[in-house]
Amino acid sequence: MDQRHASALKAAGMKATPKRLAILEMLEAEPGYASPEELWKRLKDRFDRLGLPTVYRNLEELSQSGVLSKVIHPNRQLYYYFCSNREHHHHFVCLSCRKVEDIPACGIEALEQEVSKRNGGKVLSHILQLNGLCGGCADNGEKR
Amino acid sequence: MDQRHASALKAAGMKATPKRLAILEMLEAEPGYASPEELWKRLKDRFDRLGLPTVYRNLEELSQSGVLSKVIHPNRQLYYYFCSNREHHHHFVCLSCRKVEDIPACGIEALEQEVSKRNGGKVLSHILQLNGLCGGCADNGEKR
DNA sequence: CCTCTAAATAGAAATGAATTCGTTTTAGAA
DNA sequence: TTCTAAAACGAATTCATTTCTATTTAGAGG
Repeated sequence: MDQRHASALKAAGMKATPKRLAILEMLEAEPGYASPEELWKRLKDRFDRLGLPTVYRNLEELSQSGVLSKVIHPNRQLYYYFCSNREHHHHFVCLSCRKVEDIPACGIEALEQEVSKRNGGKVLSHILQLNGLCGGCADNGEKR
Repeated sequence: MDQRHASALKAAGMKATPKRLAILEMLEAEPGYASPEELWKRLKDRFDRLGLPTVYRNLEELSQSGVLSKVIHPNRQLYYYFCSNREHHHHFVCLSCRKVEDIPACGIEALEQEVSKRNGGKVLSHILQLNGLCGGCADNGEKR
């Protein structure tokens, strides 16, 4: 059992169940983002019983807790990835091979302040994501 | 018939059908973003026959052409809004009353260049959206 | 003003990702 | 070890969105 993941779960106020640990392990080993169904298909071998709803539920809870991140994908399906960078930052996601690269936080926090001040509203969250093709995929024009 | 919208459609290489014009009119009159089904329900009165798929199809085509914009909503349903600002910019969307406010473009273009240069990939698009509560909604704590 | 054709629409049916729900199992505190 | 709230099961369901084939129509070119 991976103590790092168990601690992360405990810190998030979640029980460290074998299935949650397996989800985290699998996603950490993943080079990019993955869909709930893909993860489920692979994890099924390791448990005699594992429901797809369990995978959905845990991925969502884990992303709520900040242990995982969610991709905003043009096809509007759910994808998650494991990102160990605990600083506030953003991502460049490859639409072809699914690789995820960190982008250091730019001036969004300042922008939030600005918007709040000027319009009187309250910014609850922001989305900043660059979509494209990573170096490798851009070269050989691959698409999936 | 609204000549502005007819021209916009022509410029986008799309036929100026009555239904497309009605969709644009209705969305322009809207104070915020709206869902395909909401628009359909209201537009049905003005046409003896109007299919929901037609509304979906047109909203998607219009947003592809840049005539309309799409909201990235946490509930993952589709919402569109009419934005006459033709400059490149971003939005603050209220999750409560659905108002949309413009945000002048920040340094994202520079960030795209940076990412391309450093990682060798190609940025095809970016998402920047601030989610929150507008002035009015933040005040009275309304939610919907 | 007609004609004609590619584009647009109808509308029923299908899709399928995501979720619900009542029951059973289990992690972990006491 | 006991006990309970949390987690998981999994079949069934939901419902927003899309597909498909037949029909209609906008608008270019006579």
